[in-house]
Amino acid sequence: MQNGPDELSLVFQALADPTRREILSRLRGGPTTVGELAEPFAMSRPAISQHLKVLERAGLIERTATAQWRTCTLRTEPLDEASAWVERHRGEWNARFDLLDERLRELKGQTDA
Amino acid sequence: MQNGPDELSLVFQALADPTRREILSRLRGGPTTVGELAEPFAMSRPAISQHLKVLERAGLIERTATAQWRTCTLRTEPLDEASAWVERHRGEWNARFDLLDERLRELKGQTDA
DNA sequence: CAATTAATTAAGGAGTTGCTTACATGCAGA
DNA sequence: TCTGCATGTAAGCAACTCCTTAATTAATTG
Repeated sequence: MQNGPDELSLVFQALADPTRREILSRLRGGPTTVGELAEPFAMSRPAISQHLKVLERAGLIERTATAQWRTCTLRTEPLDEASAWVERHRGEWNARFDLLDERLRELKGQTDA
Repeated sequence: MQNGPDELSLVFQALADPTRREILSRLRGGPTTVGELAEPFAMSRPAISQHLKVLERAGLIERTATAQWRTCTLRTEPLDEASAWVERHRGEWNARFDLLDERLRELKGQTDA
């Protein structure tokens, strides 16, 4: 009965594995069954199941059962807090706008100069 | 001779601990010695030393020795990649690039539609 | 009902993490 | 040089991670 880690730690920990990141990336294409999800990995089904459990615990996916298939859906809300933390420590909301400026200047340059 | 985890995994893993996140937050106030850094934590010095090693391995801090003090400095570069990953999966990159496209189209004035 | 398919749970093992206490190192000043 | 302060390394331990294979649950179909 130990009280587990905080939410943010769970999210970062979930992201700290290439397989799990790849799973999340693949889920951007839309809800997917565990079988389809597991297909490209050189890893047993149970291993994937366990990765999904970690992602679920972090709130990054939702699993719904239809017949014998479990459909996994991406939930991005937990990433908001993670994003906020990282951006706060980068202190660079600006970088994005710098990029925008750069692209705009680039484009202008074609006509101006 | 095992090849360790990739950089991004190291960064997320480093962030997956509240003590380490707190250390990074404190370092935003400027370079700090290990002793000052350890002071607010209910944890032995070696424990802090080990957390610092994890942060250093992820490239998130730099340690320089001056006399008998080790000064820790925040390095935010590794957060760029982490940020990019998270933003890409929040779907916000898309929103921003949509905005960018819009602005570019506006500026060009001559593209299709 | 039995066989097949999809996925999870169970058990176990090698390696890692996060802490501890004890010891070592390295610099500074009396 | 001896003393003390700042820090790191070593060794040990409980808990957790990431994988495995074998057994289990649950729904579909013959």
